Amino acid sequence: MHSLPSLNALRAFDAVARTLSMSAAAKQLHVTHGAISRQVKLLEEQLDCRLVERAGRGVALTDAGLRLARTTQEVFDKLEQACDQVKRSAANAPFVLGCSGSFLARWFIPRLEQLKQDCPELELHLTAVDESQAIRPGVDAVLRFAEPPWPEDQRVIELAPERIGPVMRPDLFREEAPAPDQLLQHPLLETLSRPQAWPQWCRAQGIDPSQLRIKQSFEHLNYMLEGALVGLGVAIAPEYLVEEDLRTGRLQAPWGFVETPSRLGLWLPGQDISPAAQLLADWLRAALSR
Amino acid sequence: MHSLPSLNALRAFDAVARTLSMSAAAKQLHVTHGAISRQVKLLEEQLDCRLVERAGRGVALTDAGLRLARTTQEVFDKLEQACDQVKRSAANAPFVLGCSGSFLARWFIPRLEQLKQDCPELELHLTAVDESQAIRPGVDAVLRFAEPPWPEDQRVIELAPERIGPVMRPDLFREEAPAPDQLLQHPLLETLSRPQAWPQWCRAQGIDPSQLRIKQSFEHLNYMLEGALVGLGVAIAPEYLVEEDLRTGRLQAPWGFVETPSRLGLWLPGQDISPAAQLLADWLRAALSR
DNA sequence: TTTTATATGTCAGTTTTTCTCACATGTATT
DNA sequence: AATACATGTGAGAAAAACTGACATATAAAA
Repeated sequence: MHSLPSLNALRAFDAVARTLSMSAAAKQLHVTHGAISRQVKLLEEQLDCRLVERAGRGVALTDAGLRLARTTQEVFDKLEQACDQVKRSAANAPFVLGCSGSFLARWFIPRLEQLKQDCPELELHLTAVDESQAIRPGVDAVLRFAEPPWPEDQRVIELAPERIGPVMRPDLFREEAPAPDQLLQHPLLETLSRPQAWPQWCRAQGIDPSQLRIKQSFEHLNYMLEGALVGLGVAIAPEYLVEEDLRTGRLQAPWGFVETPSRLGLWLPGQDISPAAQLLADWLRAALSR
Repeated sequence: MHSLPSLNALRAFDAVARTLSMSAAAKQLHVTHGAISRQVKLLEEQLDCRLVERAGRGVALTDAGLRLARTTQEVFDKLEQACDQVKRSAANAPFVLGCSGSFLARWFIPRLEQLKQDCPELELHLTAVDESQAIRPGVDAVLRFAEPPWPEDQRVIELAPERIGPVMRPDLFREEAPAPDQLLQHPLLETLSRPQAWPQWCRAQGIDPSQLRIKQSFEHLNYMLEGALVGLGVAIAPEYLVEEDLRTGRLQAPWGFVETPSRLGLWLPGQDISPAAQLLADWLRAALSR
């Protein structure tokens, strides 16, 4: 037989669990701390079990509270996501796509005009999101590189394999086809978010990764590429992000690119593919393979 | 900024989505149909979007409703599960373990005495559940055979690999080590739930699966084994389920058993492993490897 | 077609829940 | 000890949800 405790009480508890503070939870839910205190107590009575207890000036979760909180947080996040989605799609709101700042700047922005031409009916908003960040409410989809398997509770539309390779200023190597191990004599640049990039590439080329000497690590891919552009050394980057620089001759990639297990994918919050998401995915696939 | 619609309205909508009927939903939630109708309407206003529409005598979900319902159902199921868990563990309720009827009858029941001796403090209730069925509220864990990968939102404690092999009455083959292909001349028994069992075993033995001729299919493993016991033919069964019959000499397994990709696992509803679950898992692992 | 049974939609009034505000109490910092 | 900050609790007010009655819509039976 069905029997859930008061949902509002669960919501109050959830906010308390997130903030570990009744007053902070109260502020979040736009009520007074008294209301929260009462709701939590109510929930404890309904579950016949203490969930939070005072700990100094704030509160702490009990064992049972901790277990329950794991579920409530996941659950309320999903609910919020889903409601937001419904509300925004009903209001014919623009489709909000999140992607990393570097991808945004180096791949997407240069192709926005083309997108507008190809899909004039698609109202797209772009926003930079943290590389590994989950989909937030307010964002309809996220474009990111990652390795399968994909999480089961999200839909991931695979768009293209990731290909990485060393890139540098054209004046660094003058020859047509320099030997790969000439790299070792040059300063190498990497990003902190992908420490595996250089070793991965080396293994694909048959070079011992332990010979690598990294000269400098950058916080973001963008900074690393700027470094390569001013001649700091040799960067390792995904092909898509340097296409423009290669085309215009500002960078060269003498050894080409090798495929990695990573895939560029369009991550959707739920299982459903909205028409806008499908349209965008189709266009992205086409644009990426050009 | 956070903003969820009324949770009670969501709950009402969820019940409507499940039953596709306002009155049925009303009955489930112990309120009148008017209350449900109002709540759904309220939700539609808050999301600014129609979710259900009249369809003849009942109601049907709109596109948006369908999408939302997927989330609400998952979410409320999880919530109920979690609350149930907390409530029962607080009440020091017995640990309820579900497993298939055949495993229950042929493996677990014969070892209950042993379990009671080994873990006297573990209050265990057993209940037969459908092979592929999800964990219901009221059940703390389920014991089942399945192939990895495991779902991300559940904890699965792997206990042992599945090993299957042909079993039959001892009077069917008198020799010590009959050749495997002698099987083909005997009537073969299978279960509908594991049509892959015979082909799997054959491939492991180097026999062409297409030569197999299945004589009879049974609804449940138990029935098939009963069939083998009365001499209907050769059954293919997991080792654990026939251990007792082999020990007592009622069945023989001349070719032994081969490992399959399946694993016997203890499936828990959430991420957490309760003390009782850990105790049970440890005992199971030990008992299975005896 | 008319009738009947079954559903949903809506309203006014009532019940229940939840909230606020005020004050009490508990805990760390000064 | 005094102060600042946080939680606990009460009575009354505000908000939300529910009921019961009636209106309306649909499908099947007469």
